[in-house]
Amino acid sequence: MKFWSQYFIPTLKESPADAEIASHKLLIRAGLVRKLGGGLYTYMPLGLRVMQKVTQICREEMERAGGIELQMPHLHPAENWQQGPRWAAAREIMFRADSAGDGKRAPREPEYVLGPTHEEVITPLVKAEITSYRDLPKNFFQIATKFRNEIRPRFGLMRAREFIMMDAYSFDATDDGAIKSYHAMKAAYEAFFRRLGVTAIAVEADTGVMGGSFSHEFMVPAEIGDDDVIYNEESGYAANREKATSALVPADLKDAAPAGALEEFATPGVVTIAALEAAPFSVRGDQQFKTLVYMGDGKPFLVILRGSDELEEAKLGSLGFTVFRPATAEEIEPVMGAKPGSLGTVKGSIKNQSALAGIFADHAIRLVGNGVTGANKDGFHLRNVNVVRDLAVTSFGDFRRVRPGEPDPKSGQPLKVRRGIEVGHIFKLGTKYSEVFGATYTDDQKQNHPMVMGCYGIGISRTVQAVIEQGHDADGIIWPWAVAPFQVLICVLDPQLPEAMDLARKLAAAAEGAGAEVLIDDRAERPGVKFKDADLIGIPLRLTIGGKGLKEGIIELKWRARKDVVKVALAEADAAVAAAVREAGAKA
RNA sequence: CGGGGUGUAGCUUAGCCUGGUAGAGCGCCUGGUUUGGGACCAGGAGGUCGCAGGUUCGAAUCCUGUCGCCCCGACCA
Repeated sequence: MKFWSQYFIPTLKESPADAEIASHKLLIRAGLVRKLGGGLYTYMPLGLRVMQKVTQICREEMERAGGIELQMPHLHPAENWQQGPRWAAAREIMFRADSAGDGKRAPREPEYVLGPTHEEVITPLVKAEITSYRDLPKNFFQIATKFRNEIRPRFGLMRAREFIMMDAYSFDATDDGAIKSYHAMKAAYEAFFRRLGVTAIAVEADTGVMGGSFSHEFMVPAEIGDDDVIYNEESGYAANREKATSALVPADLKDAAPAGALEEFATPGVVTIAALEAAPFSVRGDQQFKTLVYMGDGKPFLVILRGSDELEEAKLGSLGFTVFRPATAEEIEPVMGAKPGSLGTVKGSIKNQSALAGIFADHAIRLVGNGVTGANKDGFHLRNVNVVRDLAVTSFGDFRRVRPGEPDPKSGQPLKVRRGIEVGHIFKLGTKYSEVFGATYTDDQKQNHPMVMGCYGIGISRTVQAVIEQGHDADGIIWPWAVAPFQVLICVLDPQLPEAMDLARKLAAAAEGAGAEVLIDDRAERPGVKFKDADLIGIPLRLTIGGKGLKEGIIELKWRARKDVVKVALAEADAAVAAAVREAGAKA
């Protein structure tokens, strides 16, 4: 048991000015964290206890699923990353940690980086240690601090530069085995979030810079989330918007026949979809072709969309470029022959088509059939442009952003959208890393093969905040039993009375005997202060010992999540508290 | 990186437009009265107004720069 007067729980009446959302305000007001700088937080004693609870539950579920815990360095030699497949993309988010301390050396490549994730460390390790199919599969995990130079840290622990993460890496001999490992992790994640008492749903996700073949994110539904989840409850379809698709283009759609000869027309000053929609041209957005120019690994490539559609940039990841970005106007003109606003992909109209890495068309342009696009000549567009006859296309793909209301790819029912906090992510990686690092094994036919990998992450510190975001009211936090920093709070309203403190110790012993951790509020504060603080820090079960109750021969028992107060006779108090603790513990 | 906002005591902030001794509430310290939902009275400590320049007789206030923090965006040609 801990005594509040000797512990350290600095609560605040008012929210700090830099906190916007409820969970961030409560983290600070309840004394769980304090900020050092942007995206950097100290876990205060109470916050640390919660973090340790979540960590331990995570560890148990990972071990139950066959995970083996280890701990890798936070400081990584830059060579590991330079050898890996994503140095160019990952270095932007990595902090460098050079050994040069005098500040006199010229800027150059970093010697060390602070680890944002550990594929580049675990894969060489496994390459060195495992060479036989007999030693596979293996799944290693750690729970440790990660460093990422987020462009914009925000919302407290929600997006921090330094945060706690569980990361796991599976190595299998076969693709089937890797899929099995993947599903074992998915089940472990579900068990983990269930034990925490938070709702987290698995949604299909983009693999991003991580690469790999398929992936799920675990999302806690919350308005303040960073991600849009596209879903339909009935069919069970759920995907991150970055990945989501719809049945907008019917599978049996026939390509439109040409509607007439190509025709150039003057559009002076018209450089936007909207301007072309307006009089005198009046070409609807869904009758226009939009041509975007990107740079992929240094070479330009084109993306064609309907004028009314938006690019979902993350989907360009499927094209295989390590890094890509929108091209600048200076890069566009020499290739296309015109400035942005007059671009198109009609065969023969691109000034220097051989410079392109490809022309990638969204499926939905087939719905246009015949439409209008830029002529690659400033101030001119072309009409009667037929997708099949006229457009130069390397390949078709899914590049557009799905909108709510479009038909669900599973059932055809309208899709909905809601915000979510990404608390976990699992990837089937395949052999991307094992091939680069040479992590191979020998099978029973003496043949060598690259191991098939998966990687898995849970944002532990972010999850803590998601728990608060999901469990609070106007008065404060409402901790689920499993993650509460203490399960029982004993409010001693008159701590100067020896019999009150004796009773508190006795009840604490009873609660501890039943498996709870107990905090005793023995501060010389007025009752109102204690009750307000109790609600704020959100301990699930509160026992109140007051002079009034002692005269009556009772104590009070109150659940943080409920309004009602139960009076218990002193003679039965021990047993009642123990029973309440056991019941809550069994449910958690 | 672009845009917007903001920086005054440990916290929340007023004052800035219109330059003239820096104010309040919470918290903290002392004493007293209180004691079942953030008490009251009296007294007290605590601020080079983010930092650096500039304008001025005089700058928290006006100007320039810089740094931190917060929010939005970072793609639509």
